[in-house]
Amino acid sequence: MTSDEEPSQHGECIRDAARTRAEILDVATQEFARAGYDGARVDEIAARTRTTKRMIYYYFGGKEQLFTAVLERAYGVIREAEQQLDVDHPDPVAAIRRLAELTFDHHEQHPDFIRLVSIENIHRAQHIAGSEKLGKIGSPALDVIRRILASGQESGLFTADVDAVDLHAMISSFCFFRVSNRHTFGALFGRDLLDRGRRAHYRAMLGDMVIAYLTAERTTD
Amino acid sequence: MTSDEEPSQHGECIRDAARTRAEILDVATQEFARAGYDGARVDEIAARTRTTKRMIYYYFGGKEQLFTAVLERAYGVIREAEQQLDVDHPDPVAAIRRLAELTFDHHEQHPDFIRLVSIENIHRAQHIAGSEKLGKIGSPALDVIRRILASGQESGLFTADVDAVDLHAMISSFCFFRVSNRHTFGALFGRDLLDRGRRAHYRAMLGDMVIAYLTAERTTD
Amino acid sequence: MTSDEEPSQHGECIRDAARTRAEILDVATQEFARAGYDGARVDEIAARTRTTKRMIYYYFGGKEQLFTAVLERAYGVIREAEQQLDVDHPDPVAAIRRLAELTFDHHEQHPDFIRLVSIENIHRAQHIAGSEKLGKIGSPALDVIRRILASGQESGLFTADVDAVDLHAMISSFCFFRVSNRHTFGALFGRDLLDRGRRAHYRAMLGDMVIAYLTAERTTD
Amino acid sequence: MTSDEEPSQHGECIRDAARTRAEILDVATQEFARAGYDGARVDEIAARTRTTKRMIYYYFGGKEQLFTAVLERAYGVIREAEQQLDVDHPDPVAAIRRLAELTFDHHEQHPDFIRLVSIENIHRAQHIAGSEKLGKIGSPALDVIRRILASGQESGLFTADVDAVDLHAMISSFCFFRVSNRHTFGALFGRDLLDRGRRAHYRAMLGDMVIAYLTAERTTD
DNA sequence: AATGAATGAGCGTTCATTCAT
DNA sequence: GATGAATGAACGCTCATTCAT
Repeated sequence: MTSDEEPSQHGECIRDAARTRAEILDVATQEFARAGYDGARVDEIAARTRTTKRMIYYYFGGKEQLFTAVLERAYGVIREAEQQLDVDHPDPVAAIRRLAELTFDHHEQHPDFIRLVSIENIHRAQHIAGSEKLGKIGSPALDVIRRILASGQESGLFTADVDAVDLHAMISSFCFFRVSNRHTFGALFGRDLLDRGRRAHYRAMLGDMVIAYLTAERTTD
Repeated sequence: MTSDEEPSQHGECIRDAARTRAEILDVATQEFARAGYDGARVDEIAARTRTTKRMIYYYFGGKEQLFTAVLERAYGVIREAEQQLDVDHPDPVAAIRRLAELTFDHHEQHPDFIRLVSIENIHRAQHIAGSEKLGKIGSPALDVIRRILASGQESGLFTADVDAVDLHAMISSFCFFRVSNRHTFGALFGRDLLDRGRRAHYRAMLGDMVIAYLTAERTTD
Repeated sequence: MTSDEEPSQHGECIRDAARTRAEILDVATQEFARAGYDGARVDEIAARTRTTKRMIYYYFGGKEQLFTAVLERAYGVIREAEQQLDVDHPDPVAAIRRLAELTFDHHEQHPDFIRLVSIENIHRAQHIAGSEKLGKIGSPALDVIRRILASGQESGLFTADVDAVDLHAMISSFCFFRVSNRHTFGALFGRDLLDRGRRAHYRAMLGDMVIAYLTAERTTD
Repeated sequence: MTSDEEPSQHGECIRDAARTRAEILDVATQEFARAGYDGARVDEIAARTRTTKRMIYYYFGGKEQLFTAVLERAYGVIREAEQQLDVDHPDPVAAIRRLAELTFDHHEQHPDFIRLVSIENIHRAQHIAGSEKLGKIGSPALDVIRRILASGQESGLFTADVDAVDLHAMISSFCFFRVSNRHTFGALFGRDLLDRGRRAHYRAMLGDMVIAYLTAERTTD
């Protein structure tokens, strides 16, 4: 009865609770990413889960809180991945290119996360604002940029006046736009920004852009 | 009945019809931009109009078609503005910087349009895909980029291998991200990308980035 | 087509609308009186109607407004009946006894109205407070009391210091209590206050009480 | 385990059980009186208690039984108070006035009890009917009335044909109505029956009414 | 005796849409 | 061409209760 195959009912329940919670979050992530906050249906999320709609309210409290939980977990996963960032390189130029490339890869690999962030922006980041967890989640990627930037500026390889947050915005904007605006861009200009054949091209383009910017002589003041 | 006080029913109607259509589109644009496609309420749009909900269905057919019409008009306005783009300058470097700056200004001035495009991307550009008008709307801005780029490459000022659509993506991504992701970026990094005090800084940063990229010696491939 | 048997579709609709509204009010009155505000079910009301639940919201807006409408109509019916009060009698004593008896009959004949008033008191008269109609509905019965009282006091038959509103409260309290507290009184004291056999007795008792009070010499000051 | 710090588990439990039961009843009384039977929330009752919702079911069985228990205790308290009634007076007239006044005071002091009784009447006294305790709770007040009435009738001060239960109904109806219908009466006639300034007036009015009735010469039948 | 976790059933309400002239 | 009246379907949510120890 308490063997490995049949663990104590109680243990089962606890493990099941965590598993059920995770399952709901998985399905909810997909559903919110698929249809947006208002387009997502609590019924649909429940239907694709082994539990009932009632359980969603039991575990999360409501649709709004469920979306916040989805966002919290998604950002958590992203930040965890960022913590694995390994861009150590003696040359700041090589290091920053590597960081840009990893950011590029990362966005490409998480289109649903990009969608969730777009959706959250449509809702003016109200869920992030209302979440304690997300307020203090920080950004390991930003720390990495800070380090490389300091090193490059110290050695005189990079122009001195660049700020880490701004550089992060610059890198992110390209990576984010490529995924988030893929559909309208494709429909309007007939070019799929996520086409596999152009992947290396855009990856290099991003690196070139960032390095050119960081190493260029400024003509403006 | 056809006196001055009571103009021809027909003429009135036609003029009224156009005005009513425009009024519905105005309100619908605000409402869709405010709340997203699914978050927008046909009732709310009707309530803020001098007509009834029934008229929305009479003129546009349904919520989906109304959103498409909103998108069509919004893109039309944007393209019209692009047609006014005046970046003529003998120096391609100055011209491209000017284009980037005007694009920057343009995004900043039309946050609702940015929201509509984000919303349309959440819906995988299905309304653009289903619209005849939007399929062939083209992009005057792209033509301008093409011209400047050709001039700059011919004169050897710009590196040869840059494509106009890609450069447009690069410029747009920064301008778009700054507006579209303002809320999450602000909530997460504590920096308002639309802060008036940092406006000139970001505007210059974009120009610097584009020019640095276009004029840099390539170290890769 | 516009004959008496088959009136114009439009006319039908309008008449139907009024009839449907009235039907909903009828059923809702029964259901609210049966189960109280919170115990009543919108679904149940709809089920016992020839229309759907949706129509209740279309016509009334919500459960709360429906209850208010039920109350408004119920009070309207009561006040209309009060307007028919015919207690004209040269003798104020006979007149006041007659008024008390009619009030007695009236309460007995409208147990559902008594229940609705009890329910509204449980809810602290919030629906009456929120209703414009009910605020200025007045009370013809009170006017009648006022008239008789003045006549009786003028002629010296009634003690001078009695107020119409207070006398109305005195008469109402007995009539109301007999119906509203029938169940607990019956369960606790084993006496059914609405027993047909005791009806005349209680009717006379009320009249005796009121007249005794009005004609007694006051020993207290 | 049975030390002073940790008293016998059993003793503790029993004492706690009684205390917990009483606490639940306190809160439930408030909640039922506040919102009615259907309006009351088991969750809300539990939340305002030091125990859990589960305990309510453990101790009482369900919402219905809890309401019955609330009613039983409320009537018990009332009957206990009635047992303290001290209206001994050689003069039956003074005694009955005193009884009326104490009944008046009593109703005024227990508005929540009045509400519970109103609520129970809305539910047709089904909980009283289903309770063994409440079936045989009796009414000390009634006994007092019986005694005074007999004395008054014997001495010829009171008219002979009055029944104790009826007189109790007469007194109660005025006292009960004043509290139970305070809200609708106030909203409709603009007079607060519980206004402190009119308290003495109504208290005297009740006594006058009862005595006038009991001492009047009957003109009917 | 005591309890935390779970839940089926049904709640009041709202949505985009169409009917019928 | 124009419209007020109506509506089916589904929405997010909450209720009193029980399961399983």
